[in-house]
Amino acid sequence: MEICPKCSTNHFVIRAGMIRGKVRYQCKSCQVHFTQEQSAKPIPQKQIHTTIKDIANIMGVSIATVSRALNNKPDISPKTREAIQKLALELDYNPNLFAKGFQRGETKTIGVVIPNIKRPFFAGVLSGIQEVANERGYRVMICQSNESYEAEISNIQGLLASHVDGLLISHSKETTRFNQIKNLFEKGLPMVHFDRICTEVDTPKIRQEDFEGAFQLVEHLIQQGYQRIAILAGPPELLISQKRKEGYLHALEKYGLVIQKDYMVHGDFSKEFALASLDKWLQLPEPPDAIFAIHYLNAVEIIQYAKKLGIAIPKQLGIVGFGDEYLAEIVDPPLTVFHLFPQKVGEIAAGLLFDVISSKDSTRQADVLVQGQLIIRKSSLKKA
Amino acid sequence: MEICPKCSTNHFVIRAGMIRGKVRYQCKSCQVHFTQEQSAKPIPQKQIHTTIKDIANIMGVSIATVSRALNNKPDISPKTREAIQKLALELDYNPNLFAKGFQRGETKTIGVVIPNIKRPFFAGVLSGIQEVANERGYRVMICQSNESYEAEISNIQGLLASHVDGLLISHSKETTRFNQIKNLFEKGLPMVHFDRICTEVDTPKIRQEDFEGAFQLVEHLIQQGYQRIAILAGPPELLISQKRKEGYLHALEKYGLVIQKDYMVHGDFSKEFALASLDKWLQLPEPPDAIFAIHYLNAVEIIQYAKKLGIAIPKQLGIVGFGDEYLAEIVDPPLTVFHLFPQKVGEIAAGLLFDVISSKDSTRQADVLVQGQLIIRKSSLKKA
DNA sequence: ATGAAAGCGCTAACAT
DNA sequence: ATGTTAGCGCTTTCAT
Repeated sequence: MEICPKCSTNHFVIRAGMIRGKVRYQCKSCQVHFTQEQSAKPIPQKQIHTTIKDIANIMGVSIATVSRALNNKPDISPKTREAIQKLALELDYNPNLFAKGFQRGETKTIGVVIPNIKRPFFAGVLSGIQEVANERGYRVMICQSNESYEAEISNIQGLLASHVDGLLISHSKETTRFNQIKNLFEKGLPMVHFDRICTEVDTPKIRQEDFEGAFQLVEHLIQQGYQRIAILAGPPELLISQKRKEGYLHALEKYGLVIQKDYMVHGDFSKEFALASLDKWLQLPEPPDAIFAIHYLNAVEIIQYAKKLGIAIPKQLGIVGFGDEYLAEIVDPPLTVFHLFPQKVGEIAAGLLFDVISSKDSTRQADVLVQGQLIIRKSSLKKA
Repeated sequence: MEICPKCSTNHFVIRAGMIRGKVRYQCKSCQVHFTQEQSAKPIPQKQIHTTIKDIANIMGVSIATVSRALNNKPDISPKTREAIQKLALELDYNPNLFAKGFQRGETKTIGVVIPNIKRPFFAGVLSGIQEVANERGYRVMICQSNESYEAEISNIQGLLASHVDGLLISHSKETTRFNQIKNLFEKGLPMVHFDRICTEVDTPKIRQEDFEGAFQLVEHLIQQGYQRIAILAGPPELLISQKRKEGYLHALEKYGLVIQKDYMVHGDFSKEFALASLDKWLQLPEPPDAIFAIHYLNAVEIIQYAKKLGIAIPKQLGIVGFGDEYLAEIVDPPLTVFHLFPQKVGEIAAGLLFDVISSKDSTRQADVLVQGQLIIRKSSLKKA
């Protein structure tokens, strides 16, 4: 409380309303009214963040009152509320969200772990996640594993230390052990898997039509009259790799084509491996007449390389891939693909995570299949 | 302190060491020794985060001691330190970084505002930022403005509410007013601009060789014998647009070519505008014989469209672009570009921001030019 | 060597 | 309608 200018003590001073933005005081002993000069409580200049305490000091009210005013609580007089809100605006006060969440033990932040931001698929997913998170008032913290198990572990650890309210994960291709994840899941950390999911934990999962898409691509090749269809798959541990291969096999079986071991290779998605595979295939007594690359980039690389070797696409060799990018349209001939919808994957994943977070039921299961779409382009049109 | 099982009071109870992981007590009055049964202090099961308080309770020491042990402070006995660290490991304790930074008013988090994650350039920048931030023990919060001024403002506001320790910004193309930024800068918020920089504030800036690259591209065209070179520029407000145009003009002047207004258009980087521009140019009495698109995507679009129109590239029409992506290699003919190094831009921007943050001198200036590289491909080789 | 207590910004239960 | 206070996890004096 302020000091009375007459008796020089604050013993009997009480607040007596506000006048022209200043707080008015009265000394009960001297009966003197006075206002606080602004020089005594200067608005701090070189300070990035205004706090409710600053506001409380300036206004001469308690921090609780300021808190109430700024949160539009009912039990506060409209005048005080407005005055406080006006001042807050002037000082461009914005609340410290972490302090706010501190009590409830939440940070309004979610963590995302992905292999690589630069891959268009993941960039699309991130975009979807961001959008939903923004709507819900959450912030997003992104980490890249760069396909390293170790980095993934330490990323998750870091996000945990940041006390994220939940985790969205797409595992690295190295990841085969899931103790950390399992542990966190059992402790009740909200968590959702997408794309590179983990079957060892009962988290909600967002998968894509890996099996279905592969089936449709290969079926399309068969219907175009291709007979000897090869598959360029990814690391065999990777679930999407398995699923896409299963779709491939299922199509061959359904149409009674021979399944030939020579036509199936597992690589690491690298360009070198893709080109080497094509070389190997061409040396077979009966080379394949079509190639299904489970990664669109490999498909594009193979198109370029085949052209260089003088192979006619699609007449001599049909090529299809998984995952659509602008690149697939541009390459010559344009690439037939099974189009995924990364943005959608991100939106759904984030939505599901927020469901888990708000339901407090981390054991909720879900298995969402995001539909893709077969886009037929010239690279596979043998008949045309 | 625990209650003595004999006299049922805790008045005379003192801690008397530890035995088999349990804390041993002694009642000074009854001379009774007893240990705390684990049922009384259960290790909390369904709890995501262990706190130092948990550890303190289990060990029967004060939280201050635990804090000291975990932070390797000197004034603590080695035995206690080790015992605490061992327990912390078992409970996989990890500190609440926000609580930690709370006092110092820092969050070990930086904010990034970019137009769009999905653009390969920005994805590359982010990757660079992440890498440097990780090294320094910082986390990164990313926001997309989607080229909207309003979204940018509210993104920055949100990052501020998260109390980020610094900001990395590349403005939206809409952004022409910078009061918010200026205000924050004056308050001392560490801040660095990159790519879409802002000249109204004296922040450190990372620019790329916009002028130089444009000059080199156009010079290359001229040396190849092209005479009537058009430019497809971006929004005129955008600084990079201006700089690249200046580079273009400078090259024309240096080689004594006529500067023709009809050959210079400003668009919005959209495909529609790019194609419409080509149409317009082709209807001129003297159409250009080369096009410099300041955005590589537009260059690619023009190549595709020109081919469709039966125009021979590079013989009839040379095309060059700015910014390199895999796409530029793949398109037919491959595109001559001035290659930027987005990852490098990100690394430098983040490094500079951390310099500002640690120096506490937010007024430090810097103007870094990240070098690019001219990559000559077939789309501009008239002579070949 | 260890404990007690204050404080960072904010909310909420409890007073008045 | 408004003030007082405790407490979220942690660090850091200041005692002991």
